[in-house]
Amino acid sequence: MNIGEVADRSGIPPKTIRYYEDIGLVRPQRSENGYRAFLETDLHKLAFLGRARALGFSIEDCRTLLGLYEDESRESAQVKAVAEEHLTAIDDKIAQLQSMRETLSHLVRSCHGDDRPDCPILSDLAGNPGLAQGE
Amino acid sequence: MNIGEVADRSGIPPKTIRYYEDIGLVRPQRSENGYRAFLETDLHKLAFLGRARALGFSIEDCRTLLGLYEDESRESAQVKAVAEEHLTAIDDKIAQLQSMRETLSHLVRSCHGDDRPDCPILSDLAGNPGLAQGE
DNA sequence: CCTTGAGATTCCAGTGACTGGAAGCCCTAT
DNA sequence: ATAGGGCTTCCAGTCACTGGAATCTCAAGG
Repeated sequence: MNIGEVADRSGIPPKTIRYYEDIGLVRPQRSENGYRAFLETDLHKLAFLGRARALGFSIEDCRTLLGLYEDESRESAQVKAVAEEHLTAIDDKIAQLQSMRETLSHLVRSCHGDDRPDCPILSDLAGNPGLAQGE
Repeated sequence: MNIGEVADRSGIPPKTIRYYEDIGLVRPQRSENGYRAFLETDLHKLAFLGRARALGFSIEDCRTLLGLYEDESRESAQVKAVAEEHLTAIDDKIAQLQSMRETLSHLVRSCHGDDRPDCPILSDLAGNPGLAQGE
């Protein structure tokens, strides 16, 4: 299988597949003409990577998970630990974004948004807090 | 004012302040000894940048906002437009993270996490969906 | 006057995870 | 023979810093 077909079937762009090879996540063989020759197992790995990345796992987490996947003597606790840590990181990020969202939406609501220059958003950024409506 | 004092008072590290000068966000004067000489207005700008960055605005958004802040003839609608666009981007990101969180937390809950190798998290990543408990 | 240490300077490189582009080889079809 | 599409490599850019090295400046102490 050439890289194009693997890209189509895995949903991962050729560029990214080459990058994954660069960093050692997949190791396709080579044909005589120098083209990468992917086996079904490579395709499988790439699809695995695609799903793991879609869940937001870092490349290093993906490397770990792939290693565990291929390790018959793994303990599911190891997998769970990686996943739980990532889940915590996601929760932290959501909380941070929601806090931003909160502040920002207050500011947006308090700005009349017309042709006049005065603007509570800029006032807040300039260090005059709490001038938004209702506060 | 030297960079150290500005860093302390604005909460922005010296490295970052130098970087902001590199990309033209601040333009401090120079003393005879070659040190950057910050005025109160520079400090003010940096504090503005710090707050805007804390709300997640990109550097380019910050540049725009700073420009509007200094433009007496701005229309608040311009500021509001930038903020609303950013708010939408934040909402999108939150939604994406929550979707990940949803899937991942299901998977984590369904993994017993002991010393046995079988693991629904890996099964799912390997392309066998919906084997998590309750599905 | 000399030294020491803190703080300032510049420049280069690395982060994460790709992505774009250029130059050139390979293969098939016409 | 040529045209095209796909493949190869390598270099550079993204975003917003951050770390580190080598060097310079300044104030204080011996």
